Amino acid sequence: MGSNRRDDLGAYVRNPESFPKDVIYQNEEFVAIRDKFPKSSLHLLLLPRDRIKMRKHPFEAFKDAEFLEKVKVEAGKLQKLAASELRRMYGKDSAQEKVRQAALDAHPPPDELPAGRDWVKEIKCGVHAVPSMNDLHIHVIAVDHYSERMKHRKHYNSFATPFFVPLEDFPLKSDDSRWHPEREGYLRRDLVCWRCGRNFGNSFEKLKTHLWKEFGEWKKI
Amino acid sequence: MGSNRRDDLGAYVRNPESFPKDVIYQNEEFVAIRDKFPKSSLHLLLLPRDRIKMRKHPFEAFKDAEFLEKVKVEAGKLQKLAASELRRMYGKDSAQEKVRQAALDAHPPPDELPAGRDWVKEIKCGVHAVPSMNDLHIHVIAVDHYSERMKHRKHYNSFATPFFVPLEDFPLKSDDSRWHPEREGYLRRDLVCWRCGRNFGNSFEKLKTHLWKEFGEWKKI
DNA sequence: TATTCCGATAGTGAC
DNA sequence: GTCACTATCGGAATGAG
Ligand SMILES: Nc1ncnc2c1ncn2[C@@H]1O[C@H](COP(=O)(O)O)[C@@H](O)[C@H]1O
Ligand SMILES: Nc1ncnc2c1ncn2[C@@H]1O[C@H](COP(=O)(O)O)[C@@H](O)[C@H]1O
Ligand SMILES: [Zn+2]
Ligand SMILES: [Zn+2]
Repeated sequence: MGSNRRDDLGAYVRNPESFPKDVIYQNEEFVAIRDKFPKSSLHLLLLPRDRIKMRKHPFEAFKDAEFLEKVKVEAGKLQKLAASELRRMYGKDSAQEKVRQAALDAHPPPDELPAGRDWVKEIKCGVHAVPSMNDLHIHVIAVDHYSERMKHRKHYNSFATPFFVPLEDFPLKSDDSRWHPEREGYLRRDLVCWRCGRNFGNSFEKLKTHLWKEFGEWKKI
Repeated sequence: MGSNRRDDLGAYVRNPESFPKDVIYQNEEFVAIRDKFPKSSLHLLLLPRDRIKMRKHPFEAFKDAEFLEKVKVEAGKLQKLAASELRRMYGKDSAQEKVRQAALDAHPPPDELPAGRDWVKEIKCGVHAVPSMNDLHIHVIAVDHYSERMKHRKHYNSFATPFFVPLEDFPLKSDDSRWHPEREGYLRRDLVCWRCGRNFGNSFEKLKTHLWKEFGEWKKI
């Protein structure tokens, strides 16, 4: 009966104060944490605390429209928080941020302040069509996939194919092919760069090297 | 432009006396040797010595009916010789041979002596649809595929699929699919036990373990 | 052809 | 499609004078 790692996320929900380094915030309905094995340079998880819902498959849990709406709202908040963190991390490298900073530093500053980079766009929120961890969790993750912990094809394709289902796509229509992800073989697909579309076939290490280069350019936008 | 290993069989033909351990016999037209990397417990090669023919692809060389006939005759001789060797190797394990031996030892011996095992049936003669070694050679090989040198799928499938073309199938008809072996993907096929037909998919090591068991039973027939 | 190197793939066990 | 460990599988390069 197995207590194995697949149930480890439950501990954050039951006992968030035991993980001060990992828990970003908590409230009555959610706990937000840092993913322990991040698949991008920033990777957070939103964990609903409802005892019933948290043991359901996300597709099942999100059939409850009211619950789905609460999750979307909370994920939106966490996404903004994550965007702020991206700004702190990469703002100094970003061309768009430099333009804004230059305007701020100008004497006198211009009437219209450039907006700076929209980091929210660089973060995706969603679930895996077949989660491996048993407790309901929503990924809030930067698009870069620049991480040493991203170690194989399934790691990558679980975020880079329709296997990753964005929160905004819920509720799924009844004919959506993502209801039957195994048939679709999403995780077996060729490895394709999320940024330039280059196809790396089965060559994970080559993709990873390439993603390192893409990361260097992406943070500088 | 190369002198590489693919030409190594030529040395046996040009200079058979240099390989006394490997050469089984020689005459004006052929040299018979032991395969240096045997893919069965007994694996011989018949090498035609004709300077022109020996540099041709077997399908091309065998278009010459007279030559083909000579090869068939010589291969038949070598096959019988190999059968004798199999009898020496496994006769003591063979049930059919034991019956014959018991009859021989009886007092008085019966009028009809049991034939003993037909070892010729356990030896196949033929060529690979796409040989890797450049000098013409005909495999004379026991069916067992019990050998440490059989190390990967292509080794096995080159003898266990239509990639192996028995001598008796020549001349090939013009519509024979073996004229175009690449298209057929013979070497990529699932691994299937020659004896019981069990399918091992891509699991070469599991097949090999199984072949060890089959060998133990096969020699006892 | 064989050998070697490296990387991709597949199965397992985890309390 | 948890991670971590192992064994196996698979392609690519090599080679010679
Ligand atoms: N103990 C853990 N603490 C935090 N995150 C984890 C832990 N174990 C696994 N994860 C993450 O949980 C996520 C599960 O993803 P999935 O079940 O495929 O939707 C992965 O991103 C893992 O990196
Ligand atoms: N130097 C060698 N001496 C004897 N046999 C060899 C040598 N090199 C390779 N072989 C065998 O030659 C055969 C070539 O098979 P193929 O070219 O695929 O028909 C294989 O069975 C090898 O084991
Ligand atoms: Zn790219
Ligand atoms: Zn079998």
